[in-house]
Amino acid sequence: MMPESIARFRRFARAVTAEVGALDSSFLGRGRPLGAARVVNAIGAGRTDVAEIRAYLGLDSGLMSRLLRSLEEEGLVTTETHPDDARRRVARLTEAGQREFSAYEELSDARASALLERAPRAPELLHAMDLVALSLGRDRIAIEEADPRSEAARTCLEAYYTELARRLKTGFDVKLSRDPEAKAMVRPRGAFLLAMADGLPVGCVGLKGSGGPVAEVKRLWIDPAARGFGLARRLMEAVEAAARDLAIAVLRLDTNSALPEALALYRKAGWVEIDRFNDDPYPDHFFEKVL
Amino acid sequence: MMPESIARFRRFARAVTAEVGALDSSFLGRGRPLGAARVVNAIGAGRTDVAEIRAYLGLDSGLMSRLLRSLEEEGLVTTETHPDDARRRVARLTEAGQREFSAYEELSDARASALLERAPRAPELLHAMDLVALSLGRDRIAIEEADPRSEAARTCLEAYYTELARRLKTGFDVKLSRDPEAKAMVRPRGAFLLAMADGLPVGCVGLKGSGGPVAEVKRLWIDPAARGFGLARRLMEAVEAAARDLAIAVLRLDTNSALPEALALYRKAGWVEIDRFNDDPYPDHFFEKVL
DNA sequence: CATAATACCTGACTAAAGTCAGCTATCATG
DNA sequence: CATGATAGCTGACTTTAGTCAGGTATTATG
Repeated sequence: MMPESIARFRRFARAVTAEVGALDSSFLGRGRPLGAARVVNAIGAGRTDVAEIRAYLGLDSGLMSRLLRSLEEEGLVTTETHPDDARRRVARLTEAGQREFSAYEELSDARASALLERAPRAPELLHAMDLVALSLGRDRIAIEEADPRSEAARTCLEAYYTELARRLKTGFDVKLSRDPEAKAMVRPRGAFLLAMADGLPVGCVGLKGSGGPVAEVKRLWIDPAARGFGLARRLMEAVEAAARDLAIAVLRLDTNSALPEALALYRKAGWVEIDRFNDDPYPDHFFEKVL
Repeated sequence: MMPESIARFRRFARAVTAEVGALDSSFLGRGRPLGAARVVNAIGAGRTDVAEIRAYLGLDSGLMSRLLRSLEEEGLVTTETHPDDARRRVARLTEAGQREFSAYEELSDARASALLERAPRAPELLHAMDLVALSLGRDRIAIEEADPRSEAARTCLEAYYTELARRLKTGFDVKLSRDPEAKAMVRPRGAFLLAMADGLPVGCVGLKGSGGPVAEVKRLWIDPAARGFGLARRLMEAVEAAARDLAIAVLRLDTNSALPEALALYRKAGWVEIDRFNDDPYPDHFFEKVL
C-alpha cells in the first residue's frame, strides 16, 4: 500500500476521531456514565439479548450485570429470562427508558444536523460518507425480504427509475413501462428483496410471479455507493433462491444495453439470451435461466 | 435538515466509530494506558509544548503532570523548561521514546494498510475519505510558505498539470508553457504558498517575481476534495499579502476560459482584465491588480 | 515594584471501567 | 441422567481517568 494512501487514511481517522469523541461525550450530558448510556442505546436500537449487547459493546459479563442492575434501579430497564433458554436474559426499556433513549437519539440527531448544516457541498459529503460507511461495513450488509410498497422499497425504486432515466438514451417513464403491480412481487406469487446496510436500504430486486412456473426478475438496483462489493450477485442469488422456494422453474428478465454491467452480470451468472418476450418499449436484451 | 441525511450521517458515524475505536484500542497493545500512549504520540507528532499537548488532548493540568512523570520514569520522555518562559515546560522523546513512538506509528500504518488493502474501489474510497476529512477539518487548514521544490509543493504542481491537461481542450504540456524557474518563486524575488490540511498539502499558489515592481501569480490549484471551502480566496489573499511584503506594486496573471471558476474568482477579488502580456500558448485571459 | 496572572506541580480524593474467581441455574449431549 | 458447557450473577479487587484545592516559581502589568 502506498505511503501516501496511508497518510490520507490516517488524516481521515484523525478528523473523524475528534467528531466521534465529541459525539460520545455528548452522551455524558444526561447524568449517567458512558457505559450505562451505551447500554440504553444498544437496547433502544433493538439489541435486547444480554449476550448480544455484551458482544456488541465488548463488555465483561460482570460489568454488564452491574450496568443492567443500575439501570433497573433507575427504572429505565427491566430484564426477564429468555423464553427459549432460561439461562439467557432479555432486557427491555421501560417507558422511562424509552424516553431516555429518545433523548439520546435527539442529541445525536441534533449533532448530525448541526454538522451537516454548516457543511458546504453537503450532498457530495453525504455521498462520500455513504461510500466510507458502506466500504467499512460491507460485510454486514444483509439481504432481507420486504414489501415492495414499504418506504425502504420505494426509496430504492425511485432511485432506480431516476438512474434509468439518466442512463437510457430514450429516458425512462415508469408509466410507459410494464410496471408490475405490487401483488405480483409479494408472496405467494412473487417476492421483493432489499439489501440493508445498518438500517438503510442500498439495493433491491423484485421477483414478479403469476402463480405459474415462469416468473420475471425485475428492478435490480444497487446504490452507487455500494457498487463493487458483489451485492448485485448476492441479490440475484437470493432472488433465485426465493424463486426455487416458490416452486418456480424458469426465470426471465429484460434489460437494456445501456447497462453493460447488468448484461455482464447476467451472462456470468448462467443466464442465456433469448428472443424478445414482451413489447415493453425500453428493454433491448432478454434473458432466461432454468432453475 | 432532512431526516434521511441525518440517518445517513449517523450510519457513517456508527461505521467509523467501530474502526476508530479499534484504532484507539490498538494503542493498548504496548502495556501502557491510553492516556500515556496519547501523550507519547502527541510529542512524537511535534507537539512539544506541555500546554499545547494539554489543550490538544483536553487534559487537566494535574493529570498531565502525572502522565509526564510516569513517562519520564519509564525513560521515554525528558522535560526541560521553555527557553523563552521559565514557567512553561517542553517535553521531548528520548531515544527509547522515539522507538516507542515509531512502534505506535507502525501499528497505525499497518491498520490503515490492512483496511485499504481489502477495500474494493480504494481510490474512490480514499477520495471520499479526503472529502470527509477536509470537510470536518476545514477550519484547521493553514496557509504556509514553502519551497516550490519541496515534495509537498511538487505533489500539488503535478496535480495541477494533470488537471490542466484534462480540462484544456488543447491539453497541457508544462514544457511548452512558460514554466517559471523555482528561484523566481522563492524569496527575495517571489514566494510559494501551500494550503496544508493536517500535514498534507491541499492547495498551492506561486508568486513569480523578477525583483522589479511587477510580479505574476501562477499555479493556483486546490485539491478537488477541498473545493468549496473558500480556500482559493484565502490563497489569493495570502499571495497578495506576500506581494505587498515584497514591495510589489502590480500583480498579473494569465488563465484559460476552460477554468470558469478561476475567472469568476479573479473578477470577484478585484482583478481587471487586460491585454495579452505574454506569448504563452495556453492562456486566453489576462488579469492585473494594482496593490 | 506590588499585584495579578500564568504554567506547572503535588497530594488527596472520587468515579468509572475493567478483571477475576467462584457461584447458581439451565441446557445440550452421549 | 450424569457431565460438561453456557449465561449470567456477585463480591472483591485493581487500574485508569478525572477533579480540586492548595502550592511554587515565573512573568506581565499598571
